[in-house]
Amino acid sequence: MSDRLKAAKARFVSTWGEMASHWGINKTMARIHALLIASDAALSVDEIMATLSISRGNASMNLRALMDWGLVRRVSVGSERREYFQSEKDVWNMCCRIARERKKREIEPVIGALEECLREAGEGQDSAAFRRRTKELLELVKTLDFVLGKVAAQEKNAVMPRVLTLLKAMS
Amino acid sequence: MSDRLKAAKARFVSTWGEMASHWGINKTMARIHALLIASDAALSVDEIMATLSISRGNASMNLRALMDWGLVRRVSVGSERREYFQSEKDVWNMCCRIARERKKREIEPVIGALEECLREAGEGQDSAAFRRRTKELLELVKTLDFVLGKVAAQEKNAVMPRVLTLLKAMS
DNA sequence: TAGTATTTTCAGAACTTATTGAAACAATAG
DNA sequence: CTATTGTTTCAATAAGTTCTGAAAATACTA
Repeated sequence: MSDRLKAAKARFVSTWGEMASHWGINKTMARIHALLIASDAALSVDEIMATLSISRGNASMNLRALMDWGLVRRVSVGSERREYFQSEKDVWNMCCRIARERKKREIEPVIGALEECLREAGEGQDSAAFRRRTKELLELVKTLDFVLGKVAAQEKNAVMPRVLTLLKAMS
Repeated sequence: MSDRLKAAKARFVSTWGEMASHWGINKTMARIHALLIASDAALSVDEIMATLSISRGNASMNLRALMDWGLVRRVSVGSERREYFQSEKDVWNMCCRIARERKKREIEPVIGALEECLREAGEGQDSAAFRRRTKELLELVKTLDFVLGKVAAQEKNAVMPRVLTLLKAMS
């Protein structure tokens, strides 16, 4: 691989890691993901460890997390005992997996908690303003939930690209 | 204020803080924001400190950050010397401010970095696959940038609610 | 079965980020 | 001007998170 390409891939990996840490995602997890996206072939744990200078334990834990997110899968290469990893390469599928997980892990619990707030606040006059604002916020979060749901289902029904086309046309 | 309402507001504040920390936002900043959203009246720094059990410095820094995000503003109450704070109460405006800031701070720099990756990778045959995937990812990030731009501009043109209506109709 | 290769786990270390508290600063009133 | 009230800043430190490395577990081979 040329030095230029190596440098470009290194920049890619570090950009992805930097971005992820602004969005509440472990930087190393994102760097591994980026490395696998940038790599044509599947990589072994040892290659990942060497390229990113991380320990075996760290690599193992973050690969597990990436598999839990559905972004990376294990593959066997030939008759080798060792396991290799490769990323989902289609960016839309990637996006939809992320949407599905974040919806499930982070949006749905908030909807539940806000509904509990409303229940807890009761019916009294003194809580009217609070209830109104909580309801508005709940609506907003439900909208986000709805949109993420659409993105998550995108593998099947491809509604999102159509909506985006429309949105662009409305500019 | 009734105990029920107090409990409901406390749950609201802690839910918002919890959610924020999953999205790369300082938990205390989110708790202050939630407290101001939940409160009918503007609050003084001392009230915020007391309610959330945080130090003056912490409160001051996070209020400053909230003002930088355009989510909270300073208000004067009567002839008092002390300053009070209140949040933007309209959830759509709130949403659009957040979209604007995150676009500017976190999406635009990534677009620049990915374009730099493409430049750095050069034209050679060996980087063809990497360039193709980087371009796809860049497209995706640009789409997100575009959508956030639409949300950010929403105060003026209200395109988003129409798109959402449409999206719901497509279900 | 024992032996070897590989992966996972987890307690403690290293690192990162958030918070405190006190000093410096600003604004106002007497 | 000086005292008073309130705000901001920032070095020190606390809290939280991630990472390491070695031990335990697992999987395969012969």
